[in-house]
Amino acid sequence: MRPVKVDDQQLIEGLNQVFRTKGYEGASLNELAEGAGLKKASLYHRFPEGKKQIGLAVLSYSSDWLQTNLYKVLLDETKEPKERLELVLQKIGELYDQGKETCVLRSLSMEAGMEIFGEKIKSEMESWIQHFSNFGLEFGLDKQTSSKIARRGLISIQGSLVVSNAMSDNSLFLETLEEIGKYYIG
Amino acid sequence: MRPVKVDDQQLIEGLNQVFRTKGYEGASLNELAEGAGLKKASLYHRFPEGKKQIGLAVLSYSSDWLQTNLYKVLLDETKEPKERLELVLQKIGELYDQGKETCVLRSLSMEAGMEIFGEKIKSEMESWIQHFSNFGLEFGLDKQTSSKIARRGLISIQGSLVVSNAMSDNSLFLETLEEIGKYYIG
DNA sequence: ATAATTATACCGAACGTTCGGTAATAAATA
DNA sequence: TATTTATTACCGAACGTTCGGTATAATTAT
Repeated sequence: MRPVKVDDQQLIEGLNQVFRTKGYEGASLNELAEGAGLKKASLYHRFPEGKKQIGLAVLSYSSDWLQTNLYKVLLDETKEPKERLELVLQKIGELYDQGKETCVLRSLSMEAGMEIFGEKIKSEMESWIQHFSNFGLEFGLDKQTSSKIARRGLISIQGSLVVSNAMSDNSLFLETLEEIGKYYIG
Repeated sequence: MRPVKVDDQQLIEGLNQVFRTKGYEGASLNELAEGAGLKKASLYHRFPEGKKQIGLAVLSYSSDWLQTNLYKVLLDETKEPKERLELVLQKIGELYDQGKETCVLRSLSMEAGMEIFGEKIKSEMESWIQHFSNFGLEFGLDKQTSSKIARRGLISIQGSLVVSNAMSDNSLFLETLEEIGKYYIG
């Protein structure tokens, strides 16, 4: 059997990069192929059902990434809550390249993407809020406060990405990350 | 001279509605025409330079709206700061239909729109921050604090719109508006 | 009549998608 | 070991459709 030119992870990460900078409709198959390091027709070999399937695969990969790099760490009882929080904040910084990149959930929630991926994106955000909300309890926060801080955290990250990106100033994102740390610690 | 079928304001508002739900590339000229209540060729009569000009007109209209409904109110010294803030928060609620609508600045800052409108969008956000920053001084805030709160306000509004929209739950936006009020008053 | 506005029909280019065929490897055969 | 066979990955070219954009004719109001 012939070996693949680009392995699955490289493939998805390349596609993810195109989707999050161009959006769903903004990303053409040619651009996606170029980002993936394959030709357009080859993309259809890897994703026989086409563009929607590619979008779903990227979302699924994103979901796994969050699970592994954020939620699992938040739940890791072998570490102190404070350490877990710092690790997670660092990972969030990496996820968005310190604010220079956008969130693929947001990119795919525009245009036709909302109809196709709307439910998945919604449940991803619910999951984010739920995990951070549970985590807040470990800092002694009451349920209601923890839930509010979790929602506010997601909102401020998404917002700071919008504004940082639009203003080409990632200091806004970095400030926001710091403030989220203070919600729990300070 | 023959009267127009749709006046300029209706025209722009219809176009604005299409752009902010579909994004720049996601909005086809046929959809824009339908949203405007005209046929495609008639749109080209009103905007001879095409889609970019339509986008720029929508942005320009947005800019005027912010000037009239937010910034001018913030500067209205015939009213107490607190009253101005409440009026402005109410107008922001209307602008985004209580969180059920997205921000056209954000919609147009994706995809190819970033290259075309990037500078305009950036200066719009700078203007927003600057006006709120100046306004904060009237609440006795020092320059640095006022600037930070202004940035945080824009971020949390944009973020809450992203999350409210994605989760079909505008209570997140409404909560955010209330919290912004508390930044200054409480 | 004439000027302005709208509508119809149309265009080249780009879109997502499909297909015929080639390249590259592992397994099977000699 | 050398050669064939099977299987999968890849790609150039073309598909029908839709895109942004443009003529040109029809309609409307002075």
